[in-house]
This record gives sequence, structure tokens and C-alpha cells, in this order.
Amino acid sequence: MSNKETEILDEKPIDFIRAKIKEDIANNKNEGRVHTRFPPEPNGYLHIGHSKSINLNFSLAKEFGGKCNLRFDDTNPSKEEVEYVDSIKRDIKWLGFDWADREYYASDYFDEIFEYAVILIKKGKAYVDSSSMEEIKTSRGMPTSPGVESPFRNRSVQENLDLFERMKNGEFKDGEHVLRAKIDMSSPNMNMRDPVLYRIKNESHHRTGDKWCIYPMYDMAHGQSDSIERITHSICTLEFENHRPLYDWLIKEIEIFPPQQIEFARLNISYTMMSKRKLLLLVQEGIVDGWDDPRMPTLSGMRRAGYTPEAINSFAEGVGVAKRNALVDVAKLEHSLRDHLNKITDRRMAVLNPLKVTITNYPGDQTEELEAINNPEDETAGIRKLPFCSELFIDRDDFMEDPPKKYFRLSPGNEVRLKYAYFIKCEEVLKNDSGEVIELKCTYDPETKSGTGTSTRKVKSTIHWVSARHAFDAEVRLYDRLFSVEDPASTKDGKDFRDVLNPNSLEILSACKLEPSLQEAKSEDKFQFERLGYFCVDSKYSSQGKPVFNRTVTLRDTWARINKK
RNA sequence: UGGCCGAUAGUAUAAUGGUAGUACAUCGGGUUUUGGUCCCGUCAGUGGGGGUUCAAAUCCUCCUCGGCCAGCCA
Repeated sequence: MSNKETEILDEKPIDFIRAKIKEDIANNKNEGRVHTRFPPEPNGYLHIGHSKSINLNFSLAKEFGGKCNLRFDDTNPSKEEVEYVDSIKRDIKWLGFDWADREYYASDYFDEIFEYAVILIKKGKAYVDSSSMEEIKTSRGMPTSPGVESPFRNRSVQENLDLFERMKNGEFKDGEHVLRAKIDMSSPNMNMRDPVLYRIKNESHHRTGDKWCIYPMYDMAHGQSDSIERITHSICTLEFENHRPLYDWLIKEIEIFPPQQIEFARLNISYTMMSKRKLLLLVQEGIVDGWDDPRMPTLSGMRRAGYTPEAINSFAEGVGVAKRNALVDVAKLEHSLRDHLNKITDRRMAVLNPLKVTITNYPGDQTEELEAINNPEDETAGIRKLPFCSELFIDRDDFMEDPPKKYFRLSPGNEVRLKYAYFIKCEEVLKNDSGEVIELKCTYDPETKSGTGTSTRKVKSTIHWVSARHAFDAEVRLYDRLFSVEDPASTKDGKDFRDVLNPNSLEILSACKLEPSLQEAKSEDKFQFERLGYFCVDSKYSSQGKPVFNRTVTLRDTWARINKK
């Protein structure tokens, strides 16, 4: 390969954040140090949108020889719970990222942050406002018109210090006072109109218990926590862009280490939504079966559905990083998923909607063992034995009594291959009184045994099957997208996301016939059911010897597309 | 009638004044004991008007469109 070609191959596209970091390193900013953090609020489960941020922050640290902290932004005790902390840690680990011993909490810094507030008060840059919430709201003005200053704005430093101390000591009820920054009530940036820094909440905190009854707002805690941790690049989403001037103002006035905030567009995916608040509603209203329902875009839901961390990370890296609001096609996610699952999963035979087939010329009492390849993409996966006899099940989709032109599967008089077995031909169709097909009588050709190469005849289709005498019954759950519209979070005409649910997002099949080897499958084991899709043993409803399978994603289905037209 | 940010094929993302490229999707073909995978091909783009320049997706300007901001949420 020539030098030029090598260069081209090495030229991975660089996003604007990496470009900025490279520049900072070149300028020896922070002595060339790179330190990031992933800062979730423990008020819900992590979702696929977070995986972009997790991947970005941890990858950045790795690529530039730095570190990435895990920090919980737990400044609002009314919404945060230990359950969420635990799930978040589990999900990040599952994705494969490691914060080593750097597990931090904004609540660990409450003492420092309190002192920062005192510094601001002493500098005359913050004051205690005793206005009501309503008064503060009104006096803030509108984005297009300036606000007015609070009557409490010019309290003396001494009075502010005293009041703030008494706020801390629990002398007041919720809402009686707040601490505000003294900046500019006429600023065109609403965040600079004397933002609230501290509020009184007589509530227990999941970590600090009853130590505090005042809690810093996000704006008073986030940048300060970054600073304490010596974060060099504070990566966040676009909606915090308007907060950056305040972030910088506070850091400057408190005179502490200045991290650089950089904003990028959050991930949106078609046919789903990322709002934690709305996802919580789905859970609370019982629309889904918990945060880990396989239809949820949460990492725990996706894990239960059968997603792999590799698939999610490769997707997260593939969507790119930019500042434009984007809606990524869910097909891209599914592509990453299939791509990985195709390489790693063993193939198995499973019949979802069984149709009985009797091979009339196969000895009724005979059983033979046929060889099947576990994974054509991976030779080391080996082979297994499949029992075959005269009584089989095939999928109802693989038979049509009156097929259209391009239908290659089984139909009266037509011949197909049973994968890893023989050619069979449909000779007779048995129906019940209501005209429903209940059984097929077929003949097989002993010369066409799989692998022997003794037949030169060709068939246009190979279908999957199981032995009726050896298969076991199992429940299989077919999942589809939860929503029927591209962007369920922004519906029009007074509708909301609950009005655009896909009524067919879950179909439970309780009489599926699976090949025997599947019986001992363990929780979270993944397989490709030949010709159907990828399936994963459900971690919630399976029991020993009685696995329940979740469909992770279908195979690409060219026939379904042709058929649709 | 404020401020900030953004706009490149259907979708997402590159090109940092010099041949508009990649991935997904679509469509077509080849291989195939999965209508899968794999391989090959196809389709298709710089929001609009002015300006600077030998040369503009890129710089300037005006416009249009979209997002965010009026929590004691994050």
C-alpha cells in the first residue's frame, strides 16, 4: 500500500469536540491534560440517548490519555433515589466503561458549594430573596422584555450572611427564601437574570440524609463540581448552551478552576423518545412492564430485549457528534444490532406458528440425527445434532395453498428443502370444518439428504422445521416499536405520546415449538432463530427448563418487502 | 417584537478557500441449504439572494427555516 493510501485510511473524521480538544492540547491548555465526566441525575434509568454521551466522554478520555469520572448530579432530593444510582452504575458497566474509583456525587461537595455561596455573598454577588415563587417568576420578565429587580436585592452583606446561615440551620419553611446571584435583571439571557442558587427543601437526601435543608440548584452545583474534579472539558447537551455564561460567571466570581463547557446535540431516534419524564409516565401508567420492558429505549430494557453493548457502542460511535438537532433513523440502530448478533449468535430452529407436517414415506418409528451448523459466520461455534422423524412442524408462513407468483416456499405439489434434512413435496392438504389448514401430508426424497450431494435437483427455497416428537413448547414474545409515529415526543393536535402507541408492540405466542437444545438456554442467552430473527432468553419471566424468548429484532426480510408491494 | 445555537443526498455525518466523500435506508444484480450474511452496482445533496476570490459547502452580508431560554427541575 502506498503512503498516500495509508494516510487516507488513517483519516478518521474528527468531530468538532475532538478538534477542540486537539487544539487545547496543542496550546498546552491545562498542561495538556484531558479529564471528562459523565454526570447523570439519578432520577430515572439510563437510555440509549445517554449511551452517546457515555461513549463520548469515556472515549475522549481514553483517546487523549485522560480520565473520565462518573458523577451523580444529585442536587434535588425530591426526585432522586438509590434505585436509580444502582441501575445507572450497572448500565455503564454493562456498556463496558470503567470509572475506576472515581465515583463522585455532587452531594459530596455540598460543604464546598455552601462555602462558594458564602464567597459570593461576601463579594456582594449574591443575596437572599424573600419574595414568593410567584413574585420572582413575574419579576423575571419575558425573553423579549427585561425583568425588574427584587426589593430584597440590596440587602447588606451582613444581613444576607445571617439569613443564609439561618436558611441552612433550618429556621425557615420551604419557599420562604432563596439565594440568588446578583447579575443583571435586564440581561437578554434569562439565565443571567439573578438566577436562584439555593432553595430550601426540608427533605431527606438519598446520600446526605437530613444534614441539609437547603440544596444548590443545578447551576450552582454542576460547574462547581466540574471544577472541584478538575474537569478540563465539560461535555453536555445543547439545552445548556444558554447556561454557559452563568457557568463561566460563577466560576470566575468564586475564583476556582475553570473547566470548558462544550455542547453537542443529544441523540434522538425515530419511533422512540428519550425524555426520562415521559418514560417514567409509561412506567407509572403501566403502559409498559417497568423501566426494563424490552420495548423501552432504556439500556436495561434493551439488554432484556437482547441488545449487546457492542451493538450499542458501535451505533453510538456511528451517529457522529455535531450541534444540529437530528433524528436518527432507527434502522441504523437495528443495523448495528444485526451486524453484531449475526457474528456472535448460534443458529437454532424454532417454529413460531406451528403447522403439522407428516412425511408419509418416512418410517413412522424411525428417528435420525442430522448435523446442523451452529454459526456459518464462526467456524469455532461447531455443529449440533438435530432429531428428524416423520412428524414435523413448520411455520404457517412457509405454506400457502394458493401462492402468488414469487412465493418459493411450500405449496401443493411444490418441493422445498428442510434445512439440514431432505427435500419434501406437499402432496395433500388437510383442513378442519372451518376450512383452516391443519396438516400437510408430504413425501420426502431420501436421495436429497443434506450434505450428501447425491441429488442434482434444485429447489427455490429452504425452510426451517422442528421434529414434532422432540420439540418442546415455549413462549415467545414478539416485540415491535412502541410508537407508530416517527417523533412521538412532539405530536400535534392536542395528542400526546400516549395517543400514538403502536397497538401491536407486543405479541405473546405461547405455543411455539423449539428444537430440544434450546430447552436449557439460560437467562440472556442469544440465538438466531433461522430465517426469523434474533431472540434472547428473557431475564424476568424464564425459569429453569422453561425459557421465555424475546425477539430482539427480525432478520432483514426481503420477501416481506416484495410481498408488501 | 430579545438572546444564543444550527442548516450538506431520504436519514445521519465528513470535506477547515482547491475533485462534495462515508454510513444507514432505497432500488437492481451476483453468491447462498437462512428471501439472512457477503459481494457488486444504482439512486440521491451544499435552504435562498447578494458580495469577496483565479477558486466558496467553507469567508462577509441580508433573508428564510428549525432548536433552546420565562422551574425554588436537570
